[in-house]
Amino acid sequence: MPEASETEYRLKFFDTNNYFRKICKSCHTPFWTKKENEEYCSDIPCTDYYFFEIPIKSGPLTVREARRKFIDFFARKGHTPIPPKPVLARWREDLYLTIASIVDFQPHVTSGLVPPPANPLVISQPCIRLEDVDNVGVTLGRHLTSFEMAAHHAFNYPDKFVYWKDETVELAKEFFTEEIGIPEEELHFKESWWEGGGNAGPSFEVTVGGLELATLVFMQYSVQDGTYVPLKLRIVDTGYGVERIAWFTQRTPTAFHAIYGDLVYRFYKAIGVEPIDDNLLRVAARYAGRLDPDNPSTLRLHRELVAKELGMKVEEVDSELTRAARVFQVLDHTKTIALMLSDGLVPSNSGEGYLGRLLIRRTLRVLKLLKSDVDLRELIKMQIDYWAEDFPNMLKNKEYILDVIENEQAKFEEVLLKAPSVAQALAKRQITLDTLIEAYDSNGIPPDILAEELKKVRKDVNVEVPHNFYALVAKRHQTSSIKGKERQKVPQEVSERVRTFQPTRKLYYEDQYLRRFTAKLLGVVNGKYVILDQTAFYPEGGGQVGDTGTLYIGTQQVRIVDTQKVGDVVVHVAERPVGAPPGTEVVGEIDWQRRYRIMRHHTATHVVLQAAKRVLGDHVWQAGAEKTEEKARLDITHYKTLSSEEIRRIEDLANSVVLDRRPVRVVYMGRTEAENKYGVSIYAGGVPETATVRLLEIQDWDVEGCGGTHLTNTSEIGGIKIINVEKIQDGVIRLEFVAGDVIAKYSRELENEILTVSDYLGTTPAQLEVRSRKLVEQLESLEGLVKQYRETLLKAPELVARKDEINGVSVYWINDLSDSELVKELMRRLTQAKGVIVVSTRSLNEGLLVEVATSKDVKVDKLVAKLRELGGKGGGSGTFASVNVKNGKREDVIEAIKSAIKAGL
RNA sequence: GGGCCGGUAGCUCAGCCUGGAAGAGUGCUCGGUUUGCACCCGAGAGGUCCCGGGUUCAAAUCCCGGCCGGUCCA
Repeated sequence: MPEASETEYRLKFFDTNNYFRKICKSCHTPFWTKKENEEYCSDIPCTDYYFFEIPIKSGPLTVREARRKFIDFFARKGHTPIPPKPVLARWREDLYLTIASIVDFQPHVTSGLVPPPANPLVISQPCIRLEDVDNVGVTLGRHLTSFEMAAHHAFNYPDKFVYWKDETVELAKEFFTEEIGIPEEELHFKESWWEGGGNAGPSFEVTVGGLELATLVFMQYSVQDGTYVPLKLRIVDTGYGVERIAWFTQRTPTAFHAIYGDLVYRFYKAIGVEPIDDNLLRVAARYAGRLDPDNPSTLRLHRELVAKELGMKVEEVDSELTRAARVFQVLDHTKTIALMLSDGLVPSNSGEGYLGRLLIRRTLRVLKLLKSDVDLRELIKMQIDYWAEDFPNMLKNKEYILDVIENEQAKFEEVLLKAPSVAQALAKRQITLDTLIEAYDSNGIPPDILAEELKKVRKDVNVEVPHNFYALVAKRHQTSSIKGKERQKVPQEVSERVRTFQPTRKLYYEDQYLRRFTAKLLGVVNGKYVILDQTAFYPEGGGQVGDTGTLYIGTQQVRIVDTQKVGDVVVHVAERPVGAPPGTEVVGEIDWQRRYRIMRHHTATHVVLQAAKRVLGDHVWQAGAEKTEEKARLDITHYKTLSSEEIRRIEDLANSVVLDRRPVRVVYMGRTEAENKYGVSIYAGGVPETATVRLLEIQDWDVEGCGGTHLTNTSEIGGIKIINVEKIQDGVIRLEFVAGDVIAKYSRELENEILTVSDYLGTTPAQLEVRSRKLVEQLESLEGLVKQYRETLLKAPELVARKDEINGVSVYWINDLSDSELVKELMRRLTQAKGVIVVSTRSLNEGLLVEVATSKDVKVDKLVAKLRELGGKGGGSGTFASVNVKNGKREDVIEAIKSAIKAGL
């Protein structure tokens, strides 16, 4: 950290308003206050919550009212209110969830590439943070998985200054004192330092009565390799806790009461638990700042303190607060689940979808611990109704949300059904922490449920689940980065040199149908990577493969086998090394028929994606795509496998768009304008790194950001045939389809396959079904016949087995019977009697396979030893053996066995 | 994106570690018992041990690769 010197925080505002800079006696953090003799910073854990006692002028505010008040205040102060973004950060390559309001403006607004939608602006952004999911409820409201961050942001450019620290602190003071009515002496501005997302800067935490109500960040550095480089763009990044303001003004026992109002009591009832005494909660909440969930001893001390104050038993306090924590967890999680699903999250076993499943399963687990049999859908329904006005998407997607919950509930039930058999299997070993982790890791069985099952299986075990169990599991998996990075298609040293060239003029955008062009050679890197000043060759990107074609460089004719992009430079990859000086004139020609098929597949992909959305629902999102000459591949998010009916409807709908002859246009638009107009769904295919976005609009059908080359009318697609549908992972369905003349190619292949098969079966395609049905029937009847013959032979073994009596032992000889099923069954039946040996010999490859079976009273070992003496390899155990004698003669084998039996077994 | 677990009769699974004749329960068919049903007793049908390769005299079992499913983490 650079010297976060006092000067960063010594504001004119503090001087003119008679604030004092004090050092907290407990945490030694400097802070600013009007009270000259204040000793503590007024933040937990340096103090307990005492905000209940601070007299304020404002009446109680609900979450909605607090949000409204905030936005109205800052609007009056010259800020433009802007709507929040979804809680799923689809516009970010490095994040799954929106964790703060500033996330809305990263990376392109904060980097200066794109102007903000307004400046200064005010917003209330719903955020989701899962890192403290373990602590929710336990701390009685300090930790939540979702919350609203109300914020005002100002973006200061070198040539356009808006406002900075003094104004920001002044606004905070004014909001808190005049709007909420907090006495100014109660405000504490704690000096702090903020870092995140590659940026950093000094900040103030505004705390009142133990509660941190806001953080005021002054983003002014970019962190590069550990050093702090001043930013050209200085950003005011504030965050006010809407739920905290509501709690503060309502003075309810816990934050949950303030956020959810009567929903708290309706949840008690729906879950089926006794309500927890509000006075107990109030006292417990006052001391909640002392709770450190990572340290179980603080939990015990907290319980003791509460028990003492209320004159209750510690055990009673503990069990009441544990129950309360669980109900609060359910309240918190169900809201977050509804938020995520309302923005179209599809639960899955990997990627962002897993975060949704994680939360749903945790909630189901907690409900189990509460011994509740409530249907999770009932609770979610209550949340949707409660928040309908604040988050309209919840109501809009209610049907989808509830359907998904039902699905997830069923899946989790299935997992739990496995618990007894998993416990059975694990109980054979010694039971350690590893046993619990393994069961959770591989089978998803929660440790408490497994422990219960283990107790049923083995009375002697008593398994303790450590309090940090889930943290221990997480530790085992510490690996790799978040969202996957794309592989480099051009060697590192090549791309470094390519970067030094000027950007290539992209003729393929100026005329998407351009096949032939002239250009100037700018250079050749590493022999094979050709750089031109302009080109019609489309470089791989957005799931569209790069073009191939021919370059005529001077007298040379060069095959281009691939086209890639490095930064803004197009790289033509030649088949063989190219030698020509820069400046040479070049004529290029792309492989047009290949490119046209790719364009058909690409435009068709947009048509099919939208068709899938209309048939399946708004949650359908592109999870990946590839368009080649041969076919198009589109992965979509969806929570069920597709029925053949749904596939047919998607295909029909897509084809009707083809027949509609809808115009397809490319429009360039400012990023912010595009997002406002069409929402973040324009980023289905990926997030561009430019200020303007290129949009592909299919008239009255679909608008999506896209960098690919497209047709100008849907009729050019020719037709669409879905050729394959599969689930590639939970929550992701892959559609493969072909368009235009490729359909002919595809059906020709099918035709050929059918012809090959009918040829093979000696019939015609028309007769194929009848013929194959008949063949299967014949096969079945033949199998029956074989069975009958076997049965006959088994009843008359003397027909295939010659019987001898040696030394009082019955010996049966079976020679060259190739039906091994029959041999085994014969052996099984003949050895039911006492004193029996059955020997089967038949040639196999170069040798003689000798199988020996005996009745239970006869051991096979000595016979095996004897056969080994003859050079046989093999062995057996108990009453069966097989030995392979290479180049063995049957007579020798028979003699050997006879003599062994005579010698006694 | 990465780790772990699994794939054997219609279904649920054992067998795999330590290679040697493919098993149990349930469901199904038939018979017995019973006024009838359930229960009970007896018999029978039911298998590409996921696929491919390797090691071995011998692979459900060991090794390698693939496919499919589940699960956890980021």
